[in-house]
Amino acid sequence: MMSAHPVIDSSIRARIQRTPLFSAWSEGAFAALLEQSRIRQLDLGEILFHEGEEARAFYFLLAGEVDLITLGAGGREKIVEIIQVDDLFAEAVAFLGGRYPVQAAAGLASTVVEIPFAPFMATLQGHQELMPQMLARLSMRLHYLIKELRHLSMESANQRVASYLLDLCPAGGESVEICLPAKKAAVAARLGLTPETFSRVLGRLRKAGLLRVDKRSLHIPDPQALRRWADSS
Amino acid sequence: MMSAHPVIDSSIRARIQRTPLFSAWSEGAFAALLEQSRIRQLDLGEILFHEGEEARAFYFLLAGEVDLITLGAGGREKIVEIIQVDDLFAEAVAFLGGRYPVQAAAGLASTVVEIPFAPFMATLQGHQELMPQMLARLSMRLHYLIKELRHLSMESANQRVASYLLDLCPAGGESVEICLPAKKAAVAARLGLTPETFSRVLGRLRKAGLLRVDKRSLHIPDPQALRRWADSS
DNA sequence: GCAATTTCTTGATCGAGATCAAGCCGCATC
DNA sequence: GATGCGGCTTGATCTCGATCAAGAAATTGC
Repeated sequence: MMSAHPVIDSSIRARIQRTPLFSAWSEGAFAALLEQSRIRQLDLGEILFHEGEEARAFYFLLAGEVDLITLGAGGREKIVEIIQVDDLFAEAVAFLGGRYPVQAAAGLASTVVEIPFAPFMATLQGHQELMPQMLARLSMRLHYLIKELRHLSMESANQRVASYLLDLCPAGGESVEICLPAKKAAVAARLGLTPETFSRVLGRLRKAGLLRVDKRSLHIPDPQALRRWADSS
Repeated sequence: MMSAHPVIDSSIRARIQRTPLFSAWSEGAFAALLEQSRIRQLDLGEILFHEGEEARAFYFLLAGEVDLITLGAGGREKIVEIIQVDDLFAEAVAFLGGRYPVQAAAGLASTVVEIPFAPFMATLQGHQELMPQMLARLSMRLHYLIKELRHLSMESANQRVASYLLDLCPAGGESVEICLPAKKAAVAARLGLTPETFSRVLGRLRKAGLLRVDKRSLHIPDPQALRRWADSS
């Protein structure tokens, strides 16, 4: 990658502005903010920010994959969320006392847009009509975490895997084809499981005829049946 | 309890206004909001609102204890938070799509002030300078949940109990006397443990000389030592 | 193409915490 | 003081998922 100054071109601009957080921003304010932003390339495994580090910016994922991770005693780590392309992340940190509450590491070679908090917050203060969007964003994260808490504390490995797969399914009817968003070990960590257990659950589902696995793509012949199986696990 | 119309008197007003959420409110707006609020008595075990129910109001706990609970398959339940006297709760629900994400049940006979969302939100929209307080509140909840997630997914029963007890300790030095905020079974549920396991951990701590237990009051001769014990569990 | 590394699967064992089952203590009511 | 009940403790067993240990399959490098 030798483009010395990767540029935020209009197609990237459009992708960022499509996020709910920015959809209500005026052209001028948005352009001024991106003026102060820059593109960063991340190698596989590279750490974008550490837990507890002073937070100066939030990010938009252009390509690749970023994992948000909390660290426990003895190197233990739990993936809180696997960020996908075209997602904003860490924007809620603006109001969280200036420190990142989790670590962000690239799960693949990745590209992000780094958007500094200072001008973002300044614009927000000058345009309080933009705050409801921010509140909505924080609320979504709250919802997500409450759901996670429920899954972690009250569901078995079988149920967690099944719920996760069902969440990946498009809403509609039957015979869905889905694709895991990351390598299986990362998905396992996201679910609070070891790779071994994750593999075994997938095996169980395969033997029960509820799932066909090929590499990272999964075929679910009957999501309803999967739901029932989860409920009775 | 035969006071037919329990009244929100000035001492109660003062208690509510001391919360960060309302400290910046004008006298007039605040008085108008309380005009539309009312006091409710709850029996032990009474459910204030259900998970998924349409959210019309949030609450301030005057007396007693309220537990926020998520329900899992098969009657399993996890206490997300034990609300204490003088706490606001469910206020974040205002931005959460109109449904309560958890259930609230009285852990003791309790008294709450029920504050309806409609006038609250109307005032907020008319006075956007009050929104930063709301953002700060949501951020605190986010922080809390991220911490909970870490505890649940990466710590042993020993560590969870120890962290919890240390959180209850006043900041300072040594030989602390603390009091459990609820009956032990509720604390256990809050920690994602069975009462039996909680009791056993307390027993372990007692035998290790790190804790003296008397009913609900606990004496911790050396918090530092407790911290060390947790880290090496 | 073949070796080397990484990813995934499968099997055997282990352990923390849940569950099941008594028993104990404090406290109320009569 | 007996009786009953709720809250807590203690003990025995069971279960799920982690851990340890190989091996198979896919990817990468030369």
